[in-house]
Amino acid sequence: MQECLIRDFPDFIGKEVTIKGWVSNRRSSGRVSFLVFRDGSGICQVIAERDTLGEIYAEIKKIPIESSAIVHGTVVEESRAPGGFEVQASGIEIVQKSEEFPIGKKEHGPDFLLSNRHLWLRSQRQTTIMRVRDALVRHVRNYFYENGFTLIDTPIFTTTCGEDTSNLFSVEYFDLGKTYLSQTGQLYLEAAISGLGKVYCLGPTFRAERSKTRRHLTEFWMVEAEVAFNDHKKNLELQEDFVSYIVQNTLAEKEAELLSLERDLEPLKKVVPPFHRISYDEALDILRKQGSDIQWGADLGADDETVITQLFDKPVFIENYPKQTKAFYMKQVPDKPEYVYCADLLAPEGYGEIIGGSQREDNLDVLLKSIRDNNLEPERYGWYLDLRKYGSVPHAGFGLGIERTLSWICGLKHVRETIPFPRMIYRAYP
RNA sequence: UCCUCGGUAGCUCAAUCGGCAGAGCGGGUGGCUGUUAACCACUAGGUUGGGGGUUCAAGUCCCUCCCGGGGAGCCA
Repeated sequence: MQECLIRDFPDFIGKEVTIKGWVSNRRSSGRVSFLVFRDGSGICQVIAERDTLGEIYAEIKKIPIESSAIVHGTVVEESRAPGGFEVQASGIEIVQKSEEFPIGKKEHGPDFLLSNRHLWLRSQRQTTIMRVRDALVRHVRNYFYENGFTLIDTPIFTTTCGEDTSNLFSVEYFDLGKTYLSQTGQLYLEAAISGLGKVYCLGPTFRAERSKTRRHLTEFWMVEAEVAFNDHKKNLELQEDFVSYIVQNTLAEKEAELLSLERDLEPLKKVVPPFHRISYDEALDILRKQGSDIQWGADLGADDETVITQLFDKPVFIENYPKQTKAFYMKQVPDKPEYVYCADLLAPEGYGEIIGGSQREDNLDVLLKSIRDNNLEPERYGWYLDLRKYGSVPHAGFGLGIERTLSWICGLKHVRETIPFPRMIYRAYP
């Protein structure tokens, strides 16, 4: 009798095996019980018969859902069974008889599920999403590996910040006073390009925004890339190549999982270069023709983005925003200094912004002025300003939100299901 | 921070004009040899989020606080 995984059942048809896992569901009849059994690799059906199992059958017949058990039996192909296979049990050992499991067979509300996230994470839908997440992150890393990037892990505790201080979580740091949880690794990546040329980071990012929407978490994972000598145009080309790669590879690897999430795959198949590009000014024209009274200089709102994404069937870049709406480090367009070389990438089907990127200001004096104009303290940016003193070069980069991208790929309504333990404004438990 | 919706059994929800607080799932007991959110019978289970008020009478109306969902702003 050989221990094996449910995933490998095709190689064990007709053989005696041992599987270890949990009872996802149970249906009992008089002398036969059907257990839906999960072992972390897949699901199958276990047939437990009174005449075969003897004394323990009385307990198996009433075994609570989510009890853990070790099952010995013969693997049989069975189209009616969940997973396509069943195990005719010759013996079952109960590892632990579960207490009444809070999450039942009926639907539950978000409050209850989020409070029980540690248990919800076992459900088939949630494990499916986690498997797609695993694939997505792996393809992200593969892309950068295959394209000559070096991974640079940027710090979580920081004293310099990329945007403005209002969105930072602060932490007491020994005798040094306040440090902040990182809201971007970009500034550190900019330091790394001078030694490594093409770099990326992938890690948690923290934003103390009091946002309560399906697109926001206070702790999320972001992948950021930075490339020396890339200008704005090359930056966009890199982004569309990257996004197409991760979408197509994840789709190819996890097609069955996405279908089980009831994702329509056709829109994803269209995600190939080139993506649409429109300028901020063109976006304003489009919005005004639709009746908006948006003024030049205002950032695009969520409704505005929705209007624009509905015009396109694949991701769309909105580039060259007014300088006043964007972060201090973005490079001004030489002959139009009121604009900066930047772009947001909006995902289709109403998913909205998944990337923010820009060419960075590489001139020391211009950058210093921009820091002052944004009411930031130049003293805090000493090391960052150094980068413009010692062999400064044109460079550009971007950051992509893993959860927003995964939410789009899976076709989910909310990013909270895309991360194992979501952190939101009113939730830091479990 | 603002707007909006909600809080009734362990869970999901119902309760008409203010008039006996209910169902399904889950739990318990029993039945059933192929189930598919299995099914059938019986059964237990309630400070209707907290506090205050109006009323003969409040889950329902009013005030207030707490908790959560969705959205705005901001962002990935």
